[in-house]
Amino acid sequence: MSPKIFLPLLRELTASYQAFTGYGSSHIRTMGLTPPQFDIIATLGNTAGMSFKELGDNTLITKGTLTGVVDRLELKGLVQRVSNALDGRSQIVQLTEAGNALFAQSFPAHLQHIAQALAPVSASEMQTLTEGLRTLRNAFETASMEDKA
Amino acid sequence: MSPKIFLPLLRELTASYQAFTGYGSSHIRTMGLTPPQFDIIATLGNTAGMSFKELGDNTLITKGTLTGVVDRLELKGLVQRVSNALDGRSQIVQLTEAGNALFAQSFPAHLQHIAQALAPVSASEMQTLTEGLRTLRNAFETASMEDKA
DNA sequence: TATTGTTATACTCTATAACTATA
DNA sequence: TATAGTTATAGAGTATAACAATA
Repeated sequence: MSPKIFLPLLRELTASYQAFTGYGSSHIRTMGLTPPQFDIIATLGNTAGMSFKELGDNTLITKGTLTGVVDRLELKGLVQRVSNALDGRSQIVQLTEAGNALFAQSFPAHLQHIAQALAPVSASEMQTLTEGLRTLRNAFETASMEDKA
Repeated sequence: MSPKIFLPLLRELTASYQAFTGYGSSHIRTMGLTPPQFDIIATLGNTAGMSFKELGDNTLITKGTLTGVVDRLELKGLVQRVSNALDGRSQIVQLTEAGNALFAQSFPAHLQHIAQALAPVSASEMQTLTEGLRTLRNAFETASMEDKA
């Protein structure tokens, strides 16, 4: 496989991801959150909470970092730790009432903000793109596993 | 545009970008560089150097941060600052001999590492994907400009 | 012994704004 | 006045490893 073909792909992958996060993050900061913090709020929204382990798996934030991010969200009163009855080692992180209110108010607004940007892109184009990205992700994930093995 | 269609797209965009950076960054760290540092080395490779302004535009690192990143690369002896004869305010950043050697050795190796991961993906699939990503990026960039205006 | 989450260390990046020197 | 780069500040994320409690 020639770099002449995959370099433009990787450049576009990076550029479009950065365009997306750049567009989204200025909106996120108006809520007083950092992108990783919003990521956690969005992940916990509409759930009964989850352990640090699950939260880390869903957000790709490693456990050492996650403790700090959750600490800061707890200081803001948006999440709380409750002990896990099923496993004494484990803590469940869940949204507080204030966290739920923020989620309920900000998440739809965030989706609306994104929908506005994506209005010019057709649904079928998006579906094709989603499938292509899935193929790409699988290729990298498979190769990562082989690297470690 | 319904979130039911674009949420999976954004999830895949994020996941595939993270799969790519995760795959690449472990390789980058074996060279003793951070991803932003490698980004700069790769950007300066095969050029006669460029100003902080141009370097920032090409890497999306803001100027305040860029000073620090370049400082650390300069400490490692990989880049150097030279004054710009055409503009007394401006500094040119260019690879040193050691930086060029690192680039010449690491960049092809990095491409090779990526080519290996992408072997299962066909060239035509990549081209389709590249075009779709370009459409997506344009949508976000256009919307960002409208936000600011 | 393995796993969950915390703590500690040391570094790196980030946003932001004030500052200097040139233009 | 505007621009290029530096400096300063304060905060946040990162990798990594050692640790306590529990499984």
